[in-house]
Amino acid sequence: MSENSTDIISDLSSSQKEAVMYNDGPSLIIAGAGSGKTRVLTCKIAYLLSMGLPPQNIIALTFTNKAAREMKERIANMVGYKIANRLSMGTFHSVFSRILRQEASSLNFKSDFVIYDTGDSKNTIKAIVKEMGLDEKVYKPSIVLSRISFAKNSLISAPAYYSSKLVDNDFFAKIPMVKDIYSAYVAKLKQSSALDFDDLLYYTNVLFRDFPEIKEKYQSIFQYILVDEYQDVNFSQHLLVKFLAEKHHRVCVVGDDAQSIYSFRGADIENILTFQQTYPEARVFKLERNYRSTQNIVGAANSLIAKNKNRIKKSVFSEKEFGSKVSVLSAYSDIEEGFIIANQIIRLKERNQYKWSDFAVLYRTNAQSRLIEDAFRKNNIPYRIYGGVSFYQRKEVKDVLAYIRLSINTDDEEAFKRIINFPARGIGDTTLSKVFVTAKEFGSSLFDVASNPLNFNLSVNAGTASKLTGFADMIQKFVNEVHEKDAYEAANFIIRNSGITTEFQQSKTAENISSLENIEELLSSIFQYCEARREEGIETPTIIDFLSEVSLLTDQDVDKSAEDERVTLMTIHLAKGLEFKNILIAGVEEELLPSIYSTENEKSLEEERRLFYVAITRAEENCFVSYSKTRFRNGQMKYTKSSRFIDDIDLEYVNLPNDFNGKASSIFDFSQQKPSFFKEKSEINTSQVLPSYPKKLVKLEKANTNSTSNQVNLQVSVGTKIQHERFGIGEVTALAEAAGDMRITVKFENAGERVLLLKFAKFTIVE
DNA sequence: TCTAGCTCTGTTTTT
DNA sequence: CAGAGCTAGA
Repeated sequence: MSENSTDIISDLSSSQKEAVMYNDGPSLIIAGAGSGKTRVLTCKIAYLLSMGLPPQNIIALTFTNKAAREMKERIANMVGYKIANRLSMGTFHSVFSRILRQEASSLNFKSDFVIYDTGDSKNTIKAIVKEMGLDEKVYKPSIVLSRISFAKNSLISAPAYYSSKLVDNDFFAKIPMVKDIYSAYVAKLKQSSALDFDDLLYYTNVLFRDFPEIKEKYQSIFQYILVDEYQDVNFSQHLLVKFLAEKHHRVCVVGDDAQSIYSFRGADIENILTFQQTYPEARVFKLERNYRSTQNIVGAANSLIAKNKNRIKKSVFSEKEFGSKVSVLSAYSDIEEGFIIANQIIRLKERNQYKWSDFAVLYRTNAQSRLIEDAFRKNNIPYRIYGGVSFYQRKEVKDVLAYIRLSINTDDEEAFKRIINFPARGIGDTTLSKVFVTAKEFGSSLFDVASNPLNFNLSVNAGTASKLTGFADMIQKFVNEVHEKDAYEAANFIIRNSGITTEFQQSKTAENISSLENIEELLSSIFQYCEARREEGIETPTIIDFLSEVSLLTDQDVDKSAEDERVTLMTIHLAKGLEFKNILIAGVEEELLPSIYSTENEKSLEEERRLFYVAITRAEENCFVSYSKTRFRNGQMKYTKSSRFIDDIDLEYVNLPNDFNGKASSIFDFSQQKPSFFKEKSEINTSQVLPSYPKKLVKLEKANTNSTSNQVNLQVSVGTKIQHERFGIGEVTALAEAAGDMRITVKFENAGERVLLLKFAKFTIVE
């Protein structure tokens, strides 16, 4: 499989080649939308390998697990899995969390610290605010957390916060106590042996700053550093890259300032704009040819982004055909908008023989998806929603994970609070607050108090005390499992013995069934995790390892079958990095895109414009932009206006509807306009417009589409050909009994040999 | 201690 | 409109 360096670069354009081959010093690759950025990155890594750099000396940092996985996959195709698996490749958060676990003792951490997600962090803050007797309406967890997060990403510690200018900001915002909440929050996380997302970066910075010998160790391991999506790094991440590159300066960052859309998470476009100041000897490469989209789409996007002042000048161009203009569609109501989008998709699909999966509908806010879903269901359009309530955010999944978390780390207060009385054990608020007070008084964990209420003089009656110890004893049993068994067995034990499944089995409501299925799905993913680790030579992958990874996963990372024939629905943010033949952007209205919160200052307005730019540039062939004249918001119908961003697009690239009410309409020659729009509307059966589906259906969608293959299990034998949801076509090569289930070995055409648990594996029999 | 039903309120994007 | 928080009653 190994290729030599000339093979690797033979298919690249000359500017891509240049960027790939320059590796003597720092480089900045400005990669326009659709310019083959990932290709350059993967080829560069393969090229470095072919020049003799060992894989373990290369580190590649991305923002999503998905991006990392895809890149690894592509590199594996060039150099083989053995080598690709030894690359240090992953998100900032995952790579640095691994380093922190490794070096935990230096920082006085336990190496099996838990990672708090945003929800855990908010709950912690909420509890602190309550405890401090502050007004919960003024000190809202989301606001306080974003302040703390900003501080951490700027590397301002809790003590340093008191003398920073952030205190003044808080004072003017009438939330002067944030500084004290920050201190209490840090203490609370310490007490819980927990790190939040920002801590993973923050403490790695502390580690490199305070322990030069550790820094040097990693500097010499990571001899070449690559960073994807550099426009999205925050100060903390920027500094980490700088630390690692300090010695050898062999760092290559790739990004597009025009696609910076994560400033709300601390991303600072300045980091890419000033890269050359950080590394004066840096070489800059620009990839300006767009291989993805038609000339009209590129033209429309260019004319839009040209309205932004703060950007690196570049001229993205396409040499594909002109294609169709960007079409603007207007609707009278948000409900109708959904139907117009549905109709547009149906028509285009029939006319051009597209597949459902050639379409994606993008929107600014998750809430917009509902009406589009309604329209899709009425028109029998299969779809898949990404984002929204993510799998790992579902209550039952979080509950199970909380049991696992507490079993790994009994200090974890958020996990404790979550499950102490779920399923109900008669331990209510009264008892719980007594436990809180006592724990605080003794400086012990909640779990310690619950384990031995009498020793702590907890003022509860004997019945309550035995309820507490009953819970603690159960967890103690889990603790043993967690350290002795592999991840799947431990998780299975915990799930069966925690009472969670019994709780959901009590009544067979649709919700309970869905919950049970999600728990099974989680268990299945734990099993698959074990198998993947075994392939890498780890004999007993523990649940501790699993948890450390799963905490950093998001819904995008839940494997979905690639060849799935469905329309994609997602937010524009989620769509970054993806491409579809046809893109439909919904709700392109004032106060939605740009959002109502971003119209006040130029900086955030420019970010919203970049967001629209990202949306348009996802399209390969056709791009539709829709807006509605009225929209339900907060339960009230509001009149809305088309977005100013539509006006930003040059008229030569766009088709506006006859009734367009934006600025452009006044200078637009209506005689040029095709009367296409009214035809569409007449196709809509208005009697169907009102959505009448029960709301629950939305939530159950996932459960209903799960293709559990239990019915066909009995027919599987050696030689059976199957079509797996993720791995594609494969042939069964072996069967074996395994803990009340069958374990099958399957040789896949494209995914190698894999062991699957029959109960969980999602496949259909081909022959 | 639990739950059903009421009122209130707030609205973005997510590693 | 939907989710959170609160209250009354079981």
